[in-house]
Amino acid sequence: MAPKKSPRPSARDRILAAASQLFYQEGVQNVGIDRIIAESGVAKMSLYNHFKSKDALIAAYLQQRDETWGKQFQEKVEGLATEPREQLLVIFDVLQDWFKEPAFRGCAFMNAAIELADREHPGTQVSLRHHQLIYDYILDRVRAAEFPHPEVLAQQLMILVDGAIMVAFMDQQPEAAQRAKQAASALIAATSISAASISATSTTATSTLQ
Amino acid sequence: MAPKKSPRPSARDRILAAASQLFYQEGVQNVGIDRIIAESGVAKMSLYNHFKSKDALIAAYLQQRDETWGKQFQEKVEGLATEPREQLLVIFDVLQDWFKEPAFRGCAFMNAAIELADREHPGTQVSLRHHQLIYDYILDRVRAAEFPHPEVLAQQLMILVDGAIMVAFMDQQPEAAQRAKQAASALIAATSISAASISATSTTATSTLQ
DNA sequence: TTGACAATAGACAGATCTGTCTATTAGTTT
DNA sequence: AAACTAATAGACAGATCTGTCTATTGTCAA
Repeated sequence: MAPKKSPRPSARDRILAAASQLFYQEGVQNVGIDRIIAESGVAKMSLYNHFKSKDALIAAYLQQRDETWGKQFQEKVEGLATEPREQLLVIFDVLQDWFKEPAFRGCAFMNAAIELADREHPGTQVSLRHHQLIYDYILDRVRAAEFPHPEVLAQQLMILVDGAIMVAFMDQQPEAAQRAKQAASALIAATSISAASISATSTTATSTLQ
Repeated sequence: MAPKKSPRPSARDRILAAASQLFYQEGVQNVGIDRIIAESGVAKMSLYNHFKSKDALIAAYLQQRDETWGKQFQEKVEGLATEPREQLLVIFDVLQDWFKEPAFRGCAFMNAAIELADREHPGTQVSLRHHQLIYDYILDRVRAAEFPHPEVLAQQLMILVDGAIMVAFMDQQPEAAQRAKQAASALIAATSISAASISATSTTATSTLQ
């Protein structure tokens, strides 16, 4: 389907490439169709022949990013560690590499969900699904590592991932990844040692304080 | 300065109230000036007499929210706990109450920073400063509780706060606050027991895996 | 009462944005 | 060569948005 020898990518691919660049860098609401056709060197009608509206293009951009970004992320993690327990930790090393990129501007999916401000928007739907997929990926590894209460630990790690992204973005602090990794390490250690007692303690503290 | 007995707030206050509502609920870029003047029942010229541009209004909205929201948050935390160590934990209880509000739509400051996509925008500047203030608040308490490596723990707690907000928003899951609280509890416990060894362990793991 | 000032309604200009239409050109297949 | 398809440039309509201008009304103090 994709052209193999053509020196120039298809119109559709060029549109998606330009949209991906601009939408991520400046936000889906801050980039107009005209910018995208100028950047991709494509006629406006070509864009509207491939995507029926800007909203559809936004959804396609996120869909494509979900696939390529998710696959790359997974490959990097699995290239750094084989054991599920280690994989959960190297996630944060992969994150840090990402945070260090000059073009890093937070999570494209969170950004889109916030910008679109409409849970029914197709772009938001893709973003929410992506968020779930990341959670599933973490949960799979927590289960494989046979930690007790896998959902609890997976949710905590998910919070660390999202939090690291936001801190790295807001404070321009790639080291947030290492802070999150240390925290993840401590959580995993605490869970391994005595999940029941830790959980009980914090639950008690919770109800007491609330 | 603010009218005390007048049944109707001043034009400026009504503008800020309407802007606050709409900007937070739908995003600063998705709400036009016309919506705000309609909602506040104010003439367009009144708005531009009080704020020299929409960007200035956005900055004022965030500035005002920084003050009122920050103060309320602080009061709630301090109403629930007096000891710094406890205060660090009840932060997450206060967060959960917030997450449960039907109008909850994430952090107004992160949202604005993402939407504006320009670190030089006055609204972004207010947002970044707000983020720093929250960090300082946490750091103060970590220091007061005399934990070792206060910056490390404070950054980790900050990551948990931001992460809880994003997970609560994306997955519409107010319970993220309790997951984060449990994690905070475990981190604090780990730090108290043996900060040096934990830190050394995770650092070793890090360099090994990287 | 009069004068100063603030607020009002609404028209308006100018910019920008999405999406459509048209007429033309290039490339591929039969 | 002919026919079909895909892409092009760019004008255009229609909507929306920010910010300005004007002419009028209300309010309060001197």
